[in-house]
Amino acid sequence: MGESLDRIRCDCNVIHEDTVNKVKALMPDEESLYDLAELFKVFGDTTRIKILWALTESEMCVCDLAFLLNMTQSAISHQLRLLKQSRLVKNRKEGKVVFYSLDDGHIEKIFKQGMIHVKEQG
Amino acid sequence: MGESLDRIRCDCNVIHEDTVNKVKALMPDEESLYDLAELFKVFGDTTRIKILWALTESEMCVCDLAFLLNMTQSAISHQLRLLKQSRLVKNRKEGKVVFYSLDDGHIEKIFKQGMIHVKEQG
DNA sequence: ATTATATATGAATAGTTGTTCAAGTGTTTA
DNA sequence: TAAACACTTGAACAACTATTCATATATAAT
Repeated sequence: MGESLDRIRCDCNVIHEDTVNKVKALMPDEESLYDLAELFKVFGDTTRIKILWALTESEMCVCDLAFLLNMTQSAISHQLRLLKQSRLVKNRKEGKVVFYSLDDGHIEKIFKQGMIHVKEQG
Repeated sequence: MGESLDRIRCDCNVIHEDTVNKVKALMPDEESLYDLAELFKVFGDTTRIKILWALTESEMCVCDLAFLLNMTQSAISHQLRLLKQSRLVKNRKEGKVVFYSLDDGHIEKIFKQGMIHVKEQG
């Protein structure tokens, strides 16, 4: 009694010791897995995925993206800042208009691969 | 004055009409993009990505995963439920032990592709 | 210079989410 | 039958996040 915390260790840990050790050895390092989760977190939002998908076709300015997604410029701009911080998009200025484009060739591949999964779910 | 809401339409929409229309035509449908974002949202958490990565190597029971990730069984169990709802993992029962394994062959491909991006960021 | 346009940004708010805690189910062992 | 074990689950709480609103900046047009 008094043990409110769920236990972490159990008999299985001993029984399956070899498996657990093998898996542990094959796991990428903590930092890589953290970074990978961060990358997918960026993709895990409808607005951002629409922006990124649009940019796979053509560079676009903020207000065109806003019009395309039917959202305010402010909302789009906030998300573009996040995407730029994640180094997924870059921008160039032309007068008062700012054009955004993809900053990474892998994005499209990751999306296509993910879409295969989505489509198979029926 | 009185217009507090950010405008959505602007001159660019007309100037870049062809581009916007082209991009709109090439975008996947709303539902697919939503599902894709949902998929990436599941990947966008360190705990879940560790679980999934571990399961790419071997099926494992709940307490072994808890031990491997140094987390409570409860926390792992909650996440496994979510992963099962997303049809990313399946399970089989052997006595009182429940073994989880991957339910999708694409997961590994998506992870590897994502990892390429992560590693390139330096 | 003044006004309009395109974009950026800080603060606030509402909604979402991951973990913990406590209590539950079902199976096995003593 | 009782206790131990592996796991599940609901509620609560804290942390995070996406959008909105208001305002600011920079460039262009008048």
